[in-house]
Amino acid sequence: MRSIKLQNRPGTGTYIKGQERIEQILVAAQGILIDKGYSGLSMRKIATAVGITIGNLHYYYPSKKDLLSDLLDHVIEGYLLEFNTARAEAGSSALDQFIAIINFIVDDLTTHDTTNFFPELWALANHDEQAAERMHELYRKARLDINDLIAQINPTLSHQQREEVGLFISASLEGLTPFIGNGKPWNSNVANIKRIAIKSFVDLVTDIRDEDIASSKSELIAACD
Amino acid sequence: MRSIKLQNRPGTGTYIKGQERIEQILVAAQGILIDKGYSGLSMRKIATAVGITIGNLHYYYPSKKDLLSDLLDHVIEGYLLEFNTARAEAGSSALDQFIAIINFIVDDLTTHDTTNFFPELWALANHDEQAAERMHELYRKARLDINDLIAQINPTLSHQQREEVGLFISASLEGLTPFIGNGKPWNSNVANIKRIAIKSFVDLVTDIRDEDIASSKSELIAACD
Amino acid sequence: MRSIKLQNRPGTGTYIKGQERIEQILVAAQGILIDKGYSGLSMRKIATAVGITIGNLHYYYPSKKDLLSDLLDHVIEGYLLEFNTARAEAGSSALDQFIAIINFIVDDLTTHDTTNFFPELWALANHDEQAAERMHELYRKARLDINDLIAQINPTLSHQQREEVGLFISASLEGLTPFIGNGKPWNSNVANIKRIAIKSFVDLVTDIRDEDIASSKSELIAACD
Amino acid sequence: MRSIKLQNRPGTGTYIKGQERIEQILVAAQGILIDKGYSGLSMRKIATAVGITIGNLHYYYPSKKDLLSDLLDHVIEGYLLEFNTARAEAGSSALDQFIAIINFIVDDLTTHDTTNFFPELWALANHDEQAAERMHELYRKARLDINDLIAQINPTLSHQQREEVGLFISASLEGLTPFIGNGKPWNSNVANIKRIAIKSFVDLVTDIRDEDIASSKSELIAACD
DNA sequence: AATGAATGAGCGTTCATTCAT
DNA sequence: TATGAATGAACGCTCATTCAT
Repeated sequence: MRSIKLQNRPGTGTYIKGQERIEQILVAAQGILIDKGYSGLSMRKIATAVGITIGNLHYYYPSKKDLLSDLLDHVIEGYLLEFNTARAEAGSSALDQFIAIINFIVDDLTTHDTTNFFPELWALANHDEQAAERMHELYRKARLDINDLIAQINPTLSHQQREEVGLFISASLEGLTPFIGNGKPWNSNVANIKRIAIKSFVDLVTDIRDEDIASSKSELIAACD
Repeated sequence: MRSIKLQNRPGTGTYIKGQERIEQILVAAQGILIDKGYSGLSMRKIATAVGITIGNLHYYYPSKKDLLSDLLDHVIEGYLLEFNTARAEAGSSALDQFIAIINFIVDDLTTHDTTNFFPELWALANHDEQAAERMHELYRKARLDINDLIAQINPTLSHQQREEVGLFISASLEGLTPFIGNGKPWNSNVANIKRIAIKSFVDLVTDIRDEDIASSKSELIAACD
Repeated sequence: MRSIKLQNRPGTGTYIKGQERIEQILVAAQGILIDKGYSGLSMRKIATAVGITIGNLHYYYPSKKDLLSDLLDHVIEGYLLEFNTARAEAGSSALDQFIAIINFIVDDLTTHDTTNFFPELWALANHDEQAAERMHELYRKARLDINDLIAQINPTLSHQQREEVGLFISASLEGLTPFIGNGKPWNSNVANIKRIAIKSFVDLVTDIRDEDIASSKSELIAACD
Repeated sequence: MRSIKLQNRPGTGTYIKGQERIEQILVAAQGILIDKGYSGLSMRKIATAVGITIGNLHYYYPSKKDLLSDLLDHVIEGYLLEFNTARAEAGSSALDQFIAIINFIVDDLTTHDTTNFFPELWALANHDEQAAERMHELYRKARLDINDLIAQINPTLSHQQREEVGLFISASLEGLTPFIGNGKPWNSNVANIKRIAIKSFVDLVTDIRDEDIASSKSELIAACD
């Protein structure tokens, strides 16, 4: 998990020094969020980590909410950048690229930063609308590639069906984080779990037919009443 | 998601009044944790919600850590109870029971409480050893049934392979929470996602062979150098 | 430093069990006062140390003040008992007994309990009238023997002069506590300091004449105006 | 007893306003410590006395320990300053200066502030390593002058003997505090006690010989076994 | 772009005390 | 005698935020 791109409050970050400060702030904030969790993330700790005063931190980010918003963007943008790089580097066949993406996601999710960042994001999304939006935007973008590849591998699926299969695969992979992630009990089984995931998802994408997903006729009729 | 069982500080909860207070405290704490997240959970808010003083709350739980520990046990025990009931009520064939468990998990995960509680638990487990232990103990118990059914459906799998497949299925289902859970963007697609999950997992459990998981021969040879 | 004698609230301590409880309470309280200082002495800690509830502790001592009062008596009585024993065991000549008392005081003041208890008492006496009374009563009793011996060694001294010399000697010895007491920097020099003290005090008591103390005539005349 | 010198947390006290605040804080803290004792000294009371919020007080002193540390330095530095001034103002002969110092110490110890501050320091030193270090450093510095004068008055004493005599005299004078100090029962006898002290210490310093302190030959022989 | 100073609310925790049982 | 339950105040400390400089 890496991160780039700098947003901030209008009027700040105009000079090079300001740009660097914002980068320092976001890196520090990300580190604290990952290490201590959201409940341990405070403006004070961020300022101390950067080596500036709280007053100065509030100059860049008038409120903690603003900082969090920027932090989320920062981390997410970095993640998407890596994600896209990963696909570009994969083989030329759709299936190879599909497998490459699964590999990338699992490898990434076992890094210390990703293992610790994403659960915070999921929890945050339950209580912070802003975080929820950022999170769903991230996954929507990440599924773009997956859905595209699914379409190539199995062209019989309708748009909705493809999207639902893509969501299932993406969500399933995310779900592995608290179990096979960095420092987790099943971390040493990552290689085998990855094989299971690839087999399972490749079979799913290859085999699935409309009838497997679509509501049965009787259900449809019932729904029409 | 429901919850029973009452632990507490030795010396408290001996009378009915105390037992009821502890129940009130845990219910209130659970509600706040679900509504506001861990960063919004404070002893003061819990006391206010129950209608007692902070001093009195600390009489039952000398520290927040103690309260959290009990809260986790309380919620988890309740969850496991429901889980076991669900399997007992399912059909007699192993495959039917397997499908019933998937159904139960997906249905449960779309309730307001589960959607909001578990991400907090995953995040907490990253920074609190106590929470991590409780969480993994919960999932270990929950996988007991799943693994047992996998063994019946596909007896060719070794112990380890069965456990890894069980973990993959369990984790995948959990991963759906932030996407199809209560109030989440894909919540209206639950029925279809559930069908995809069932088809995918049934196929996986039925089809999978040792060769799909075990390290390939070339990998083994490489590892021997 | 040891301690006996049990007082308490009227109505309590009537049975043997109650007497024992009071003894346990005072022993525990003394230990905490010595270990943690007065600022670390609380009803809760005492109750926990004894293994009873705070409610029960308040049955014996309705308020912390009551307990402290009893504690002071308890410790002081024990101290005086030892003090008297010490003199009784000393030789028969007045000078030998005088030296024996100095020896006893210095030896006692280097024990862990005395080193840690008395400074608490002196500090307490500055803010608690009750403690002040107890403290001065203790020293008044302790000086009784000293003054008596001074009178025997040097019969020329007037009553007041004898008392002032006795006070000076007693106070000087107490003053050694924070310097040569248990664990203090000069603790290893106790033997030499003791010799200095004995020489100094024996010379003082032997040599001193009225003129050394009494206000000069001019002062007396000035005071008469 | 007076006090000067200002330390504080790095980053604070840079402006005049901050410097004044720190002075106000230390003066208020000293006053409360003297009036109520250490058990009555709280950050809240200090903040209230100064007329600022607790948050602001913690801005200057992140922890109570930090404040206490600074307070001790503050008071001790002031004391040493006065002490040195006192000797400088005394007569030219060693004996005159020696007597002047005794006079100064006794006079100082009968002031309200000294009578109430030092017993707190002695008690504190028993439970707080930091306080112990500060206290012993103070007395070490205070004995420097005394030891120097003893050397001039009685050049026959070895280094160690001189130090032990100096310690005895210094400690003896301190010990008078709880008895002849401000508001104490023997306070009206200060003049006489002072004469006894001067006679006693002058005789001691003048007369004492190595043989009075050094372990007797028989003891040395016994120790060699 | 940055600092030092300040606020007011809230945090987890401990306190002495009361009281029904 | 003893317990369990409760109060209300105070404890040391951290928080996000503001603002003059």
